[in-house]
Parts: sequence; C-alpha cells; structure tokens
Amino acid sequence: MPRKSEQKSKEYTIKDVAELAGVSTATVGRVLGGYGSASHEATQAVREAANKLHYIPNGIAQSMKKKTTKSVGLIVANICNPYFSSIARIVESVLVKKGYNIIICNTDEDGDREISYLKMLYEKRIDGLMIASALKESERKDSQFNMTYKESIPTIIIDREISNLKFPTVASDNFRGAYEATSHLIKLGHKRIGIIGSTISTFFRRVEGYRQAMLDHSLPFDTNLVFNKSYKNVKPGDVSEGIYATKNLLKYREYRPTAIFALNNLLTTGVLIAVNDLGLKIPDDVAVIGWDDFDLASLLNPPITVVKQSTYNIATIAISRLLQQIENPNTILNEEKKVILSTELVIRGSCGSNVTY
Amino acid sequence: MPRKSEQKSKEYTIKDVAELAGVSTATVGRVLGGYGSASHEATQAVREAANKLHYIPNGIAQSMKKKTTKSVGLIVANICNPYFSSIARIVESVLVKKGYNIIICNTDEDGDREISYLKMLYEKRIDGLMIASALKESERKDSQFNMTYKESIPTIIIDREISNLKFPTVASDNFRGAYEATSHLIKLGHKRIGIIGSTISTFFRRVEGYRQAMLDHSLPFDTNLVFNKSYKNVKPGDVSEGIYATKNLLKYREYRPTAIFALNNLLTTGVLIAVNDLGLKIPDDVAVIGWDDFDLASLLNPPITVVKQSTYNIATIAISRLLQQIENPNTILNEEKKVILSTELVIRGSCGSNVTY
DNA sequence: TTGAAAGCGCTAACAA
DNA sequence: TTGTTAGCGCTTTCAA
Repeated sequence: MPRKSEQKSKEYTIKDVAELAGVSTATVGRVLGGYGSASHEATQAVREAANKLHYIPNGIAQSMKKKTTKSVGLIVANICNPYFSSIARIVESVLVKKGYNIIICNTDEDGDREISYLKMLYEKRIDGLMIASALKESERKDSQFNMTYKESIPTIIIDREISNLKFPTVASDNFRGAYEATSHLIKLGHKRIGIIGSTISTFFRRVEGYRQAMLDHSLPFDTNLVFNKSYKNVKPGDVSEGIYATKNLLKYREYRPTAIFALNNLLTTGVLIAVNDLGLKIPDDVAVIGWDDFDLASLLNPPITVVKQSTYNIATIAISRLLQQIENPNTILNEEKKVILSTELVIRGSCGSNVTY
Repeated sequence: MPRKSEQKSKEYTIKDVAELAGVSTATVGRVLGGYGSASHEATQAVREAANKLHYIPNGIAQSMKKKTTKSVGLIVANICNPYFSSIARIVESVLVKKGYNIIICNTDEDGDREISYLKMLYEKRIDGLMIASALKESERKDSQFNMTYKESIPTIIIDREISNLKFPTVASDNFRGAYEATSHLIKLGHKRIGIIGSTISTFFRRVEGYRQAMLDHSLPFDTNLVFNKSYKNVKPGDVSEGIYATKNLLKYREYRPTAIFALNNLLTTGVLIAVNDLGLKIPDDVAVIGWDDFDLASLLNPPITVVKQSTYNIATIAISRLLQQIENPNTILNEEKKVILSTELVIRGSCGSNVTY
C-alpha cells in the first residue's frame, strides 16, 4: 500500500520552503513572518517556493515560540439562547479582525462543567477568557475559586456581580431591572408574582430586586413563587424547562400567581407555550414579563413586555476591555473594575393595562 | 519594579514538577499522561508536586509532539440564527465528551470571509472541520477550490449539495422541501409567490424546487419574485434583511405576491415584522411560509407554516461521521458520501385554508 | 542581509 | 521501572 502514503499530502515545513527557495529557514521566517529584513531576491524566491508548496505555517509551532495562541475562550450557559449567541457574534466579529479566534463552551450553568472547560482552555493556553456563565456564588468556595481561575490570564466576566472577584466585570443592573419589572406588575395590581430563573446564575441579584420590590410595596416574599430549581427530567437550556416551571407554578388554581416573570428568553418562550397549553389568556389570566428582548416579542398577541439589556454594549465593552488587557498586560483596570449597565423596561401588552380582582 | 515580575505567577513546566518530585521529566509525563508505567512511589510524588505547583500541562507543546490539537472548526453563516446555534450546541456537546473543543466562525455567507477563516483554521492545525456555510457554487472556481480546501484534513459539509465536492455531506432535501412548500401554496390558490433567500448559500437548490413546482403547475417562474441579493445598507444575518426584502417585494400593489416563502428563521422574522409594519394581514393579504421551525411559530397569530429540517439528525450524523474520520483516518466514507434528510412541511395557519380571487 | 543554532514544553524511542 | 535524549516547526539571538 505505498499508494496510501503517497496520497497523504505531506505537511510542508519552513524547511521545505527554505530548501526550495535556496535560503535558510531564518530567511523564510523573516519573509513570511514579516519581521527583520530580507533582500528583494530572497523575498521573491521564498514567496514563490511557499506558493508552489501551498505552504501553510504551523500555528502550533508559532504559539510555542511566541507564547501566544491568538485564541480566546468564551464560556456561556447555552449558545442557543439568543442573548449568548448575540454576545458570541459581536465578540467574534471584533476578535477576528485582530486575528483571534474564539472557542465556545456551553456550561448549561453547571459549575462542574465550567471547571472542566476552564481546565481545557488553560491547557490550550488561550490568550484571554470571557465568562458569561460563572460559578454560582453558592458553589464558589473561595479556596476552590482561587484554584480554578487563573489570575495570570486576562479574563473578563459578563453579567455576574461577584463581590470578591479579582476580574473586571461588565453586567446589567440585575437588581434594578428586576425591581422595575416587579414594581410595574405590582402597580398593575398584581400581588402574587411568580419568578422563574431555573438554574441561571444571575438569578440571585434579580430575585433580590424582585424581593425588594415586593417588600417595598408591603407584599410578602413567598418562596413558593420563586422557581429556581433544575429537574432531572428536564434538559436545562431548553424550552421544556420554562414549560415545566410554569405548569408547576400554575398548578394550584387558588394560590397561583397572576403574573410570571421569566428570567431569560428560553424561559419566556417556555412560559408562553405553557400558558397556551393550559388554555389561559395573557394578560387576563396571567401576565408575563420576560428578561431580554427578542425580535418576535412585539409580534406576539399580546406583545410581550420585557426587561431589555443592552446586549450590544455589554459585548462591546467586554471585548474591548479584554483586548486591552491582552495587548497591554500592564494595564490595570482597577479604577473601573465593574461596569454596570442599566436595563430598560419595554412595556408592551403582556401585563395588561389594569387588573381587577 | 521587581514586584511586578514576582506577581506574575510563573508558568510551571513538566521540568519543575520533575525537580520537585525528584524524578525525570519522562516519569512525570508517564504519570500525568497516563501512558507507560511508573512505580507507586513515583506516581505519588509526581501527583503531589503537580498539585503543589498547580501545574497545568501545556497543550500547545503536546500538540506539537502529538500532531493533534483536539480542536475542530465550525464554520457557520451566523451563530445568531437558531438553526446554526442548534447545530453548534449539539456538535459541541458531543465533541466535549471526547475532549475536543470547537472554534466558531461566522461568515455571513461571504466567500472571502470563509477563505480567510479556512486559512486561520488550517494554521491552527485543527483536527477536523465542519462547514455549514460553504462557498456558493457561483463563487467556486474549481481551481481555486482545490487550493482553499485541504483534503488532507477530515472535513464534513452540512447543508450544501455541491456536486464535485470531495468531502462527505449531510444535508436536507432542499429541492424537495421547497417543492412541497411551493406546491402547498399553489394548491391554496396562490399564483404569485415571492421567495426570499438573500445571500444564503443553499438558496439555489431551494429555488430550483420552487421553480419546478411553479412549472409543474403551469405557473410562470418570475425572477422578479426571487429575492436573493444582498444590499449594502443592510447587514446580512440580521432581521433587517428580511424586512427590506419583504418591503421590496410588496412595494407594487398590483403585482405583488400573495405569498412569501422565507428561506431561514431570521428572514421569516423579518417578513413577519415587515408585513406587520405594512399593516397587512396574514394570511388574507399575504401568506407566509418559513424555512426552519422555531419555538414561537405555533404561538404567533396566525401560527406560522414552516418547512422543518431535522436539525438534530443533521448535526448528530455530521459530527459522528466527522469523528469517525478523525479517529480513523483510513475509513473511506465513499459509499455513502452524501446523506440527504427529508424535510417536513408543518402546516399551521399562515397560509390560510383557501384563497379566493 | 544572511545563516547557524538554541530552545519553547512536551512525548516517546531507546537504553539502562 | 526509570532516565537520557532527540526531535516536533518555528522564532530569534548572535555572528558573520
């Protein structure tokens, strides 16, 4: 079977190019790498040889020497969530212009998964890391924390407000956003408001906002209305999660909430499907507010009221700060370590304009 | 400023671990790499040392030796399109179990972008490549083609039915899917049917299906109804594209189509927004069929009829075949090089049940 | 302007 | 069971 090995086109190296061009490997490197200087003649010969062999430089070997891989990791909960895919898209488009590429990791908000991704990415020697789905505070023992995250590599956290974190952060004002949404519902007459966060890790700040709004309006904070568990029979990061949660929340007719606040797009969709399945009407039987705007929100009947994050700004600020750290490791971003962006309550029809009892 | 350099935690190497453990680097490799054999004592010492130093193996150096990077590239048009994000998600979840990670590239269906991504990925020495957004046939001169794609690396094409392609393919039956959708509209009485494909590269086969359906029903194939251009003022991969196309198609009252067939999710959303903006009613003023199902399709008013692809199957088959090629390079997948999956027409309300003139 | 050669951190063949 | 050592393909210092 000599055929086999002949078929397999050899990977040409800088050495092959050097030989063919009749120069040294150093010269090839200078020409192709664009550093140092080479005579016009040499330059020509090298280019020609490289073309002839369809030479593709070995980026691994380059990384080895230069100690930079031109790749950054992006850890998200689930790329199917429009919020994360938008972030990924924006981030990737600015990165690619600078020659970086992006490695995507989906954690489903699972701490163990995050840790193993981290390990993988650190082994890959990524130049930078963006985490949009960090360990939940509950899972994060400080000792463990310091062992899993490497401070020596440029890192930025999106959408997590973790106090003792050494990394810069850019996030929405989760507390305020939830506070406003909840207050809106309360003003409309709602007293029992369900909140569905499933396992999402920004859950806590948002629930705090919800809780504060309830308390400020002399309404009880009832943990039965707070849905933040994950269930074995339900895939996280799937609409079924929201459906399941909603059906649970609406199970008991007399105690059931008159409004539901869903903490991400996928959950919102799940809520809408469940409410529809149950034959209930929005907003008369149950009002709905979603977190994150989506293209079809205004086309639904009724249009869905949402807390809108400035996804574009979040992504843009995050990536520019990350690149700054990568390109200039001495920059200390201490002063403005944490950037918090305000959210906007987009009022559409899904909460009704008044509620009577 | 010696402070600075002290701060920066040194990257420990296998050599440091070896020293601390009092063994050779080879032994460290054997213990940590899990190959060869080492005494219990040595194993203990090495593990201890590695832990103490928080040693993280350098994957770059490993790749250098082993000639495998454990990463695969995924080229899509736009990760914000639910079709592509689902594919990415499924593919990533099977890859991660095998220790691979995934590098995502968004081309916006731009051939030049694809070529430069290809170059980047080949330099990175990816172990495998999955292309869900290949060069359009029109752009692909054979000579150029053979220079841009490397046959020596395992590659699989998703959703492209390119004839003389040397790579295995898994795709939906684009022709048949479009034929059925179009026929459905025709049976409902539509004679002027607009089709919006923008720049998407599977466009051609689908338009052929559309065309054939028209001809088979003795209806003219009018290129004015075929919208497949991209416009400077419109970002591809954004809802605005579909909005723009729809408004163009519906501009001239008397000649305007009574039905619109949108060739991906983002375009469908754009169509819905545009139709709504124009104050038209679906299905009475204009019927709509979308390509790709979506969670909210059945919740809209009216629910949207779609051509549903088996995304899960496409992704699963594609990645398993790719892994097969990666793990066993001698496997020739010739016999069943091309897998074509059938689509399903999911009839909901957006085409009405009858149309009168 | 050029080339020789060291070395990045690891694996693995070989010898002990 | 272990250690020595030769590379992997490149960049880059140092001399020429």
